[in-house]
Amino acid sequence: MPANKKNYYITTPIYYVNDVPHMGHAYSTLACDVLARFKRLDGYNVLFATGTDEHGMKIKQSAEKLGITPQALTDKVSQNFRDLCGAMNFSNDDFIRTTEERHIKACQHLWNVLVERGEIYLDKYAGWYAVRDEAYYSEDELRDGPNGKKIGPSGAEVEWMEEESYFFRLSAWGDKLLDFYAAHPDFVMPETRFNEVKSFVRSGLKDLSVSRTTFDWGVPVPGNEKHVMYVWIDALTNYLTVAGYPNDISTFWPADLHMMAKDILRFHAVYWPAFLMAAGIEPPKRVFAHGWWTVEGEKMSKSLGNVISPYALLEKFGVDGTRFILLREVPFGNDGDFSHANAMARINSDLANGLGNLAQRTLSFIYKNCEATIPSPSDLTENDKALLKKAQMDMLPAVRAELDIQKFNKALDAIWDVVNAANVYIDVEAPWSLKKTDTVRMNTVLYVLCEAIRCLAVIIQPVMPDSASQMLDQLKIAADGRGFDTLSASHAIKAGTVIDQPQGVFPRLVEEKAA
RNA sequence: GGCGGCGUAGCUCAGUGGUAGAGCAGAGGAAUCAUAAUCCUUUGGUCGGGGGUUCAAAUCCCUCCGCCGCCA
Repeated sequence: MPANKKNYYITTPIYYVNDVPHMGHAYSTLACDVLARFKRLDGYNVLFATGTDEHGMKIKQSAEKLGITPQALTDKVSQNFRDLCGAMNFSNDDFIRTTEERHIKACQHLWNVLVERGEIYLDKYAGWYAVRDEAYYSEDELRDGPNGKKIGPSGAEVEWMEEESYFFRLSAWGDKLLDFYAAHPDFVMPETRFNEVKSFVRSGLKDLSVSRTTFDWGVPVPGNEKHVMYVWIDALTNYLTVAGYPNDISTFWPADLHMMAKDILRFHAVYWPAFLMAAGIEPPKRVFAHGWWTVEGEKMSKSLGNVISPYALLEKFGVDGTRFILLREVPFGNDGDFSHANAMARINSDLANGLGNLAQRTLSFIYKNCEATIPSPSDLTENDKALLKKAQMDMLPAVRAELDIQKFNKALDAIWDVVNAANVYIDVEAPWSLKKTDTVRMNTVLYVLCEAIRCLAVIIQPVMPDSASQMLDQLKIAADGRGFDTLSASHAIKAGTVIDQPQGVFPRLVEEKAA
């Protein structure tokens, strides 16, 4: 790796393998993929990791029910998540599984460091436990049952349980966390989530149980094999494992961005930086908690039967269409509602009618009227220069600024400003009229349009890699000349380039007839 | 119960003291290169209700209603 290259490390959560991949998994990873692709094109050395969380009681029980080993189960289910990466065209550089040897080593090393520093101690975990729910409840959640026994909120009987457990001294880290938050005002985004995190920490932290003796499908605690690590240390440490821990991690650590849905924010924004600071490791630069999707105005749930599989979206909208609609409209961080009608409208309006038609009307005109050759420009008018400036100079900084704060919808707004400007330009300049009156001017207009389309195709690569590639192929742009460094006049498209008969890149979607 | 957020055009949202905005949808027109796509113009809002501060409030304060989040 060249020493002068900037590094960028971005992660998805590791997904629990007791589930099939759904739209939410695809969404988290997609957001990371777009950022990873953007940074690569923008000259960064990128490490983009995703993976699966494969330990725990539930996996063990599921495997028993199926009569297979936990390892066999996780091998199978983990593959579903790797398949999704292929189907969604994700460009992850690594796929971490918590059952891998490298991860077990990393966890045990981190554990030992925490023990040496006095941050982990052995004690008893005691509380009211409901066997049926596999959960502990606090005193004030309990009701008195009919036979004198206590009953948890779910109605399950609880009993007093004491279990030996290792604890992490989280209670000692509250003030240091608050200091860290104050010093890093962008550590958690969106801001409203950061407020929740701070408020949670301010309310006081209790030490955290970090081991279990009730099951053995996990990372063994070094020196006390009765215990396996409980979820937090095991799962979160994957981010260090991928960076090379316990070997030198300085290339990619601290991570630039941990991406996740809002339900697991606390673990990433409170426990994780506490573990890291306790171990003498710098916390990540940012954790981002995105929202959830509803469907046609309703929460996704198995009982409603409205859970959307990513594969259903891919079938209807294609890979790039799916990637586009998930990021185009909803402010990232907010919950979003997915509606079929809205998705159709967006794809047809922005992709088919907007960008797709712009490319098609331009290239088709050149193919028919200019002997399929991108014509040479003559003197540029103010109007020409204005469009070129937008596409070559202004667009990238605007998009970069938005993506640096994970505003995907705003970044796409900035790109579509240029799409719209190009459609205004073609109508104002009207090359089809110039064909009869001034072919020199017509050639200039067509050239300027080709260059604008080139810039647009280059910059949509992170969001719609295949479609962008098709457009760039049609413009005969070499595969190694598509980085963001080419967004400048010095890399402008070459006049004289002979093109093939153009094909529409974004076909218009037609509503299927009601079945 | 405590803390926080939201409520603006039919829909999705921007707008934090100075003449209410954008995109989509609707209406009218232009153009005919293109995937019946594009471009221009335009209809549409007592800015959740009420009260207050101010020369001036979507914006600041109080209160009520509704929705949501975090915590207990």
